Amino acid sequence: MEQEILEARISDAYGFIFEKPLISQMAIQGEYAKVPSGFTLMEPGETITSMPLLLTGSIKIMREDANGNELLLYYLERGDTCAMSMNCCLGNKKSEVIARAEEDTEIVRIPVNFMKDWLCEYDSWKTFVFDSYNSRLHEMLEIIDSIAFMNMDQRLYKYLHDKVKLTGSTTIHNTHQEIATELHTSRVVISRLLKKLEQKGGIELYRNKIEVLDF
DNA sequence: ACATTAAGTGATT
DNA sequence: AATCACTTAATGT
Repeated sequence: MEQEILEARISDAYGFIFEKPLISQMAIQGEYAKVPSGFTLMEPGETITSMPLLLTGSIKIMREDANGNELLLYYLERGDTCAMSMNCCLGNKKSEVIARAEEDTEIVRIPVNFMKDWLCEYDSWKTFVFDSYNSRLHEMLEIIDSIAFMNMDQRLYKYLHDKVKLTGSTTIHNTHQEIATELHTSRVVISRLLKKLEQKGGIELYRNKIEVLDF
């Protein structure tokens, strides 16, 4: 992709956060990549050499247990970056999570050495990195809370809520089984909780589809 | 019409 | 909340 175009694209998503010179640097040093829906960007054990800045689309960050079961941690959207990859970059550590594109996604990869240099050079970058850390840490704590106290109904509610916000649509195209997998529970439990929500009038249930009414 | 897959339900742990 | 066993409903061939 042309450098000027890339710079404009980065500016669209990050113009409010970063100063011009930094965005120019990003366009020069960063590597544009198009990631198709369902593509796995990163798996546990892989060494990370760059951190992604999301331009469009969304990426799921998940934890995996010994049996290959997945647990959704959080989503990355336009304007986000992955706190895990920052962590790995700075400490030269390996990934402990899975990152998979939820839809067709565009990213800019920033190589490790630049991300370090910019911490000293650009105040906005430092703020961005620390803010990202902070908000992800918060999200992780929420996950811990909900798992520790087994509040499956609250977790499901949050899941639906997040999904509506993420997609900008009140129609969720997922099977109960898919939701169950992401929340690391059984399909039966999800079906029952969804049914309860439907009876309360918050949602309508169809095959492969959930219509969210009351939010 | 038949097979497959998604969703609903009661009972049990 | 999880699991099992079974039913019902929707969809594809």
